[in-house]
Amino acid sequence: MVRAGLTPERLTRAGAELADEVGFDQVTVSALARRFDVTIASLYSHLKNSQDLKTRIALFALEELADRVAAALAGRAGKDALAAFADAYRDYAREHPGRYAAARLRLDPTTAAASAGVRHAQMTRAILRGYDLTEPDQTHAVRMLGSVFHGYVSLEMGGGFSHTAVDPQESWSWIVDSLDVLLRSWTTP
Amino acid sequence: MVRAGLTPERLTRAGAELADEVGFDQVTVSALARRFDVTIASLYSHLKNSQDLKTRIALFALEELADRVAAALAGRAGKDALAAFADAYRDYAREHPGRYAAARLRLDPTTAAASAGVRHAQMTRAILRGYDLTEPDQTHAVRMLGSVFHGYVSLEMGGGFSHTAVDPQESWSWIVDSLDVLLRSWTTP
DNA sequence: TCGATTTGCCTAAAGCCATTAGGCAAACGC
DNA sequence: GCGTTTGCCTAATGGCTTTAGGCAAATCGA
Repeated sequence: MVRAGLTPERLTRAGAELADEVGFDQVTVSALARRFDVTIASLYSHLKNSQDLKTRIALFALEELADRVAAALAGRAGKDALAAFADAYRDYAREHPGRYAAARLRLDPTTAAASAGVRHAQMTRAILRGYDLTEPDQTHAVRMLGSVFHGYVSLEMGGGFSHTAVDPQESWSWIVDSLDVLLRSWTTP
Repeated sequence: MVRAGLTPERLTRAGAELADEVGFDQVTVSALARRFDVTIASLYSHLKNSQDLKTRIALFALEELADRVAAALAGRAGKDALAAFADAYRDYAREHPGRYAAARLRLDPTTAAASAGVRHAQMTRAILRGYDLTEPDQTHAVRMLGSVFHGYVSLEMGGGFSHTAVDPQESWSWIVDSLDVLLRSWTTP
């Protein structure tokens, strides 16, 4: 019998694709085995268990999203950077809903500290350099930006905005504009 | 054998408690049966299936949260109402993390339209009466408030704010203040 | 190039969860 | 008190996870 050529990396990538197709919480060792046309047990040579698979997908998604955001931020500052960050974030979630959900998986502190989540935090703070806030306002602002972006994307993906005719893209632009105004108001007291 | 006295209502309530203890996605027909000391199959006389149980818990949580928010809003307006709404929301999530997660379950449109989710939307709009915005700004603002509140609570519950020493309560107040300023700035152009 | 070792994938089996079918006994209605 | 309804049970199927143990393919050393 020909070998399938499984590796943790290929499994993770395929798991990410599967997540986008069927939802992150439908990602299962069984479904992944089916996709590679091997038996379930075969995957256990490459993955510790189901949780391990999910964690790998989460780390992969965090990395990919951080790369995108970094690319979007390159050469931008101020409101430009804010909008680029916001769009990179939202676009990723819409293109890859399963991976986005994966990126929100709760990681244990050690894993989280070694993940691309750290880069996300750094980049958020980098945006705020355009508004020179001092601590603890900067931390408050980081939390607010994270809340708005995650919250919006999460509600939008969950269908929470389908009840009104207003174009979600317009709301998104309105919100980004508002955040810019707000941060600038905090800059100049 | 003595009957356990199961009803959909008791099962729903117990399911909500279970959710708070072990997490909403750990709520299972089996676990609930164990809690009532009956066999698993017994529950199927009262619940269509596992999804039905989860939906009932979600509707229950939405109702309970809407009641709390309504009580918090009574007799308040403007920034006062905004802060009361925000706190009611966050406090509920912290007291009842499982129920809060349940309230975020995606419901099919018909169910959603008949749920307390409608009241949530109305109450959010009611708060904005204190800032007289016109459409489509009002819708944008509704979406923004929903995003910030849900996003913050979601990140806080997920441990996303544990890496910094800044008190989450302070960030929360800062954010609510900021939202008030922002909404007022949109009121007077 | 061939034998030994490593490695990859398989079969088998146990446990937990969801769901359905069919049965007996408790509660209720007259 | 008797019949009907209703509640909970036993039994069985199928899916997902995980572990143990085995055979064959790939790789490496002589």
